[in-house]
Amino acid sequence: MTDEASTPETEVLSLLPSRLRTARRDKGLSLDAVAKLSGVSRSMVSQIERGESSPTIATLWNLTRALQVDFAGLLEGVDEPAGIEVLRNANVPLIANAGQGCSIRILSPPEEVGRHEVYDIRFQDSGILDSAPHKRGAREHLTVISGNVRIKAGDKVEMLGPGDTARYPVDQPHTISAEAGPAQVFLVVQDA
Amino acid sequence: MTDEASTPETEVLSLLPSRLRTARRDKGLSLDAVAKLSGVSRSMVSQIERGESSPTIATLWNLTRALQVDFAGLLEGVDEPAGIEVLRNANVPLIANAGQGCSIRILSPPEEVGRHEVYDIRFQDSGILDSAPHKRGAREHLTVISGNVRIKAGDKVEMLGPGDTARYPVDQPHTISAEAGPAQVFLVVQDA
DNA sequence: GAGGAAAATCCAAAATACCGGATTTCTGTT
DNA sequence: AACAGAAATCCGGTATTTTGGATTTTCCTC
Repeated sequence: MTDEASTPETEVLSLLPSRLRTARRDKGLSLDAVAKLSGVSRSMVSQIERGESSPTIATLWNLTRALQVDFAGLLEGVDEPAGIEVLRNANVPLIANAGQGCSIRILSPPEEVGRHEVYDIRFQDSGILDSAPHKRGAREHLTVISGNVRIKAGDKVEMLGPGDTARYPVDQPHTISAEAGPAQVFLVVQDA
Repeated sequence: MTDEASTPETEVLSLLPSRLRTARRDKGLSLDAVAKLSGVSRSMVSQIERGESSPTIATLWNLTRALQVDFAGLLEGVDEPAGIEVLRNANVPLIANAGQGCSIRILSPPEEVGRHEVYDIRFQDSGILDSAPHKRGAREHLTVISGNVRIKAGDKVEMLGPGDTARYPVDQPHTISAEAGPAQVFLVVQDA
């Protein structure tokens, strides 16, 4: 798959992989199960769900049959929820065991994975979060709420204090760490 | 493209080619023009429109942008018109200069081209309509309204009188002609 | 009908989707 | 921790899509 620039127009396409994966998981099906149901191989289903290959409409059609999702609807843009969506503090999903001395709160809905992910990250003193490279074109937008933070992206390093914001490409290894005392940051990951 | 049997489920897919071609022609665009607009090669557009290849969704997406058609809508089944559709006699599109001594009235809507075309054909005495082979699997269903008609499909020949009906494959050259005096026939072309 | 320009199709090379088995990752159990 | 079983990813080879240019067809104009 040629890695197309993600202009606003192509956003529907880049949304498709996560939608398929979500649909499958919601039904509690394994890749293997879907493969048998649809006649599409495990590997293909996996690649498609990871956005590593652009299926032919014939293949996609077979998948929609197996997953019992609406073909037309799959390609439609997200319909913004009508009213105000509220995610209460107490209900925020939490990743406790990422990195060392840090906990990650997931603020964006599963549908948005891969497009626009929002996290609230809390570091203990000297807490550190190491991340593997995401796919080319992905960027992170980070704002410090409190504390002092050190950002390392590739071979570049920056120090940030409260209120500071950094944006950087993450198609390379990158690290966020609290420097003197605990810290809290807001992180937006684009096009991961 | 693996030639999938056209079970009811796959019919949406087989509808896509003609829809694309119709959309392009309605805009008065050439293959070349669409190619330049969409970034998809002439050849590909041609193959897709003829149903000879199953495009990837990326390719199809680019085409829909160029043709300004709704991606989602393209794959949806035809929604049967709500009430009763009436096509008045006076408004029936006419092909006057096909064959010799015959005129063709087109009774089916443009959307249906390639699936299910209906014609009312009038022959003068000794009128004749010669047709090139359609694609494999295509069949014609012909009923004689009045007069006497001679059908030739490949190397088979049949004579039909008023009320007679013939069905025959048309993936081969075929000819319809009026034998003694004028004639009128009803013709349904399937999967052309 | 002959000639010429535009449009559609054909063709061989390149890129990419697709498959099935091997490998790795994940998850829960002793 | 180590293991077992399941699930997902990786990796070859094959089939299909995709492309750019050559060829054929269509359709005007003279």
